[in-house]
Parts: sequence; C-alpha cells; structure tokens
Amino acid sequence: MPTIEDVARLAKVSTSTVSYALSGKRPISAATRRRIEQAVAELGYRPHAGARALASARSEVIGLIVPLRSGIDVPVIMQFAGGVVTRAREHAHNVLLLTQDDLVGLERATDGSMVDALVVMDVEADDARIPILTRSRQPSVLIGLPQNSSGLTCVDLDFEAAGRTAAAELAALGHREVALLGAPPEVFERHTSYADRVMRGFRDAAADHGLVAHLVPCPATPAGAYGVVDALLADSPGVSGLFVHNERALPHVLSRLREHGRTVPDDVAVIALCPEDVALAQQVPMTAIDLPAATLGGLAVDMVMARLAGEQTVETRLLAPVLTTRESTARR
Amino acid sequence: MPTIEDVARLAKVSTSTVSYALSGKRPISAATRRRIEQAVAELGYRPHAGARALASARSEVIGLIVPLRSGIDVPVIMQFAGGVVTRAREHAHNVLLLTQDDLVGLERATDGSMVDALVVMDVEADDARIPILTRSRQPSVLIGLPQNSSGLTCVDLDFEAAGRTAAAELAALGHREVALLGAPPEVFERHTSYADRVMRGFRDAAADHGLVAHLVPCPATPAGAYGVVDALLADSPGVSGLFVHNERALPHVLSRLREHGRTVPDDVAVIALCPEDVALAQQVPMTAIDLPAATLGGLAVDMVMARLAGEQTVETRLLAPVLTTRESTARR
DNA sequence: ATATCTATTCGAAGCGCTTCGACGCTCGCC
DNA sequence: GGCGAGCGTCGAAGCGCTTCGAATAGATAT
Repeated sequence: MPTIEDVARLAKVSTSTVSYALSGKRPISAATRRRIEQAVAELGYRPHAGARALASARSEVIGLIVPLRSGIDVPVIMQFAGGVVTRAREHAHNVLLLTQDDLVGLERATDGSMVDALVVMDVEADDARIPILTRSRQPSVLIGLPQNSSGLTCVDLDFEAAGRTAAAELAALGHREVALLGAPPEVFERHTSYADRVMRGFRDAAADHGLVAHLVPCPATPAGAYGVVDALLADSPGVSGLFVHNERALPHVLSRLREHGRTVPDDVAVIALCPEDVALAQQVPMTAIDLPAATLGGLAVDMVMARLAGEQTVETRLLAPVLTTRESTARR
Repeated sequence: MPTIEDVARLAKVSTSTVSYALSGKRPISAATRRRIEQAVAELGYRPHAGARALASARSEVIGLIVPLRSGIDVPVIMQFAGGVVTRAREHAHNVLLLTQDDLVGLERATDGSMVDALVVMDVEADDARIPILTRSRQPSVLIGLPQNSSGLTCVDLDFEAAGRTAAAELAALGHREVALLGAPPEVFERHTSYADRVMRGFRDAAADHGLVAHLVPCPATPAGAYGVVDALLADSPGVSGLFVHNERALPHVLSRLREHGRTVPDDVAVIALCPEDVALAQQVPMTAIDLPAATLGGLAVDMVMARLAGEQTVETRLLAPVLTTRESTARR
C-alpha cells in the first residue's frame, strides 16, 4: 500500500503539503494541488485509517448501538440503521455496529477511541448504557426517550402526540368507543418508553373527547393478535375505531377482523402507527401515522455531527406526527 | 485517557512489558503480570485502537456488507447480522457496517486498513463487489453463492438440496401435483442465486419423483401473495402440496388458503423454507426446512477468522438442509 | 568462584499521519 | 530600494502502540 510519503515523493512536495492538500486545512496553490491529486490517483493512495486516528484523535467512525432481540419490529430497526448509515456516509463517516447488551464492547469502543460519537437505538426507560455514555468523552444521541433525559440529546417521534392525534381523529370521525392495540407485552415490560407514551396520549385525548377507550398490548404473532381481536370483539362489541401501534400484528389484526365478518373501514375504522411502506402493503391501504424511521436515524446522525463540530444543540427533539388518511377509516 | 506509558509507570515496568503482558505474546512472570493488571484496572486503561492498528497492522475489525434494499427478508438479514456480530465479539473483533451499494466506502475500508476481513451478505450472481474483494488484501467470505465462486470463500445453506428435500418429502407424503411459491420477482431479477437454486432443486426432484410441479415467484405483499394463491387454485386445482420459500408471504398464503376454504394440512400440505421462529409463529406450526441465518453468519466469521490466522480453508461450504415435520403436512 | 544458561524485562525503532511553528518567496507600498 | 505582509510550503515532533534484538539477573553447572 502506498503511503503519504510515496505520494509526496511523486508529487515532489513534503508530506505535510500532501496532508494539507487533502484535508484542505491550509491553502495550497492550484498547481501543487493538481500534482498531488494526480499522484494520489496514480498510486491509488488511501490514507491509513489507524494512522489518521492516532495523529488526529478522530476516527471518523460513529458507533451505532442496535437492539438484536425479541419483541421489536426488526424491519423498523433496519430502517433506522439504514438512515444512520446513509447519513453517516454523507458526513464521510463509517459506522461501527455495537449491540445492545454488549456493555464491554461499548466501553472498548469509546475508551479505545474507536468511535467519535454514538447513536443509540431503542432506549429504555432506565437504560444501562446511559451511565457509560455520560462518562465517555464522545457525544451521543439517543433515538428514543429514557426516563430522565436531562443532559442527554434525544430524538424521537412524538409518540404521545401520535396517540393524541389518533384518538382525536377517531373522535372526529364520529366513533364513540375505541381501542388501542399497542406494542407487544414484552416491550411494555421493558419500559421502552414509546409504548407507554402512545398509550398515555391516546388515553388522555380519548378522555378529552369523551370516548370510551380500551388499551391493550398486542403480541406480534398471528395467534396472539387473533386472541386480542377475539377478546376485544367479544367483550366490547361497541368498539368501532381501532388504533394499531404494532407493525407486525397489523396484518393479523386485519385478517381476523375480516374473518369475524367486520369490514374495514365500514364496520371498524383502523388507524395504524407504522412506517409508510407497511401502511401501504396491507390489504387495505391504511390511514396511518408515519413512523419515519430512516428520517429519525439520519437526524440522529446530523445532531451528533453537529455536536462533534462543537455546536450547541437542543437537548431533545421530537418530530410531530403526521397522519395520512387512506382507505381504512371512514366517517360513522 | 491513560496511555500504556501511564500503566508502565504505575506498575514500574517498561511499556513493552505491559504490551507483552496484555497480549500474551511473550512470557511474563506472574508477579509482574499481577502488578500490571492492577495498574490497568486502577487507571481504567484501554489501548487506543488506532495506535494499535498502526503498530500492528491489525484493526481487529471485520467489515460486514449488508443489503439495505427491497425484496429481501429483513428479519433474516438481521439474524445474519446478529450471528456475525455475536461471533465476531467472541473472536474479540468489532464489526464495521457497510452497505451493499457503497463501493467507495468498501474501498476506503479495505485500502485504508479499517478492516482486517470482510463478510459479504446477499451475494448476487454477478456481484459488483467481488472484483474489489479479490483485489483487496483482506480475506473475505461471502454468504451466498455468486455465479463463479472459484477463488472465493463462500458459505450458504444448500438451497438446491433444500428444494430437492421438499419435493421428495411431498412425494413421499403421496402428493402428485405440487407448487413452489418462491422468492419475490425482484429477487429473481437480481439473480440472487438462492432463489434459482431452490427452484432448480425442487424442479429436478419433482421430475425424478414423477410429480407435476408449478414454479411461481411470489410477491411479499398480502395482495401479491393472494393473487398468486388465487391464480394457482384456479389454474391448477389438483395441487395438494405447497413449498413456500418466502418468509414474508407465508402468513398471507396461509390466510388465503383458509379464505378459500382449504385447510392445512388436510386439503393442502405446506412446507416452508424459513427461520425456525417464523415457522413456529404461523397459525399452524409449519413443517419447514430451517434457514439457519444466525448460524451461517457465525460460521462466516469463523471461516474468515481462520483465514486471518493463515489456515487454508475449503472454498465453499454448503450446509445440509434439515427438515422438521410439524403440523402443516400430512399423508394423502 | 567463574562460566553458561534460561527466564524476564528493557530500550529503541518504527507504524503513517497530522499539525505547529518557521521559512522563503512574491507583492504592494512608502 | 527597502520594508512588512501574506501566501504557500517545509521540517520535525509527536500521537500510543507493537516488536525486535539485546541486556539483566538469578540459577545451574563446572
């Protein structure tokens, strides 16, 4: 592999000049720059990442902590990750993959200066990673909201507002008795906050609008979802509006409604909270609040890069929910 | 951050001794080692990854190239990735996330010595990344099989054998007319080889057993899957055995069969090719050939580490399919 | 007591890059 | 014609770690 010295020799300049020409940190005459670029191309030179990291104290890598466990909507995770990687690349950064439970790996990565910054997904209310993050000297941003977010930079969809929006929409459509089919039980047990926040927003807005609201966690399996639908229809036959915050259960819920002879949207109106492609891939195109996973991932990267650049950023940033009406809702 | 020199000073030894004590590359007396370990613990020392990479020409990072695009079973991708990350960690390596289409990023990572080795997922027949891989000095292993795999290290499920196994099983159960519902059309168009290999194996074995076999790609959406099922039942009413090689379409196929009044397994026997958890999560526990994604990912890491260690490994390794009988198949 | 080993430990030379201070040159100005 | 001011470039000092050859000390053999 050619080194910066080979480039310097070929371009007949010093190594520092090559370095400055490539980084742009000092002015270099056009002629010299051209010679250097030519030498770089000719040799196929690539700076050695380790050497650069050592000399500059910057690795140009950001760490991404992903959850690799059950109960989560895996496709959503991938959308987040895709957003993060894509945006990171636009900032000329690479992404190091770390896993939820690997606290040792996290410490190695931060203390060993492998990463310049961290993006943390699927944050729980009382997350074991947070102490490590605050202790490390790298900036980090969380996707999701922990119990106590003071001093932390967070970005997320405003799930509480999403819950409120859905309830308000169902009220506006003339429904009087509604239900939230929420995240799987294990997500609630883990106190991943978005599940609770949706529920709270939905409950409160339903109350404000004088709706009768049922709130039930919903497993992601067909059998589990069927059970929830069966129980709901049996116990609360008056329910005419559903808000489904569970991407994986959604198709099963819709199937089961059909099997019970309930049509969507005429017998039951359904609003989903899920990524747009999922909303469009159902039997009926869903009226839905978009879960903009890739956008959030990209935003997290933007925020963390801003902090790396020394900018003072807002602590927490919640994206307003956007409801798109499609064919799964109708006036009563 | 404390450096190796701080550790050496505190332990009253030279830096080289610290280095040898930590790496184990030369014998160090028990007493000295203990003092060093104590100093390390006391200071919270972590070696600087960049410095280590520079001095040793090893980054202890492996690159993982994942597809972030449509038509693929995202959960399967995550299982692969999880297997890779987990096993990499066991080998004390980190994982750098690279994306399918980012050829520049791939070159930066290899030529810049960011990674010691590469694992490539979802390989296409004629993959644009292969030339870069063969040119780079890092070993790589592909998960999947390209057109021409000579000189490459590959690992995959033996999809052709899986197709044969399924056909043979349906024949053994007494079915005379069968169908393969395969991967989504876009996967075939991309010539990702596993789709073709399953089809070939199924077709050949069906012929050997004197079965009438229909071979159809199957979209992953409900509407698409319904269409395929509807058409199949209409055009080939004699079909009594199905082999579904499409994780995402599977629940929709099963739903649609039920909606047509066909029971599983009595009217139609169904064998799936999917991860075990998916097979178990259907309405009926599926007789299925396991797609051991996490295992394959881990295996890929093992192979790449073996090559890093200088071992001569087999070029291509195909895992034999394992069929587990559950409740979706029955004798005719 | 001296010479010979072995078991440990040390010193120093890089790995390839960035960055700081300094230098030399050209230019415009008085 | 000489001065200061930039601009563009260079040289050298590290960044923190690994690794090679060599030195040291204690133990064993003579």
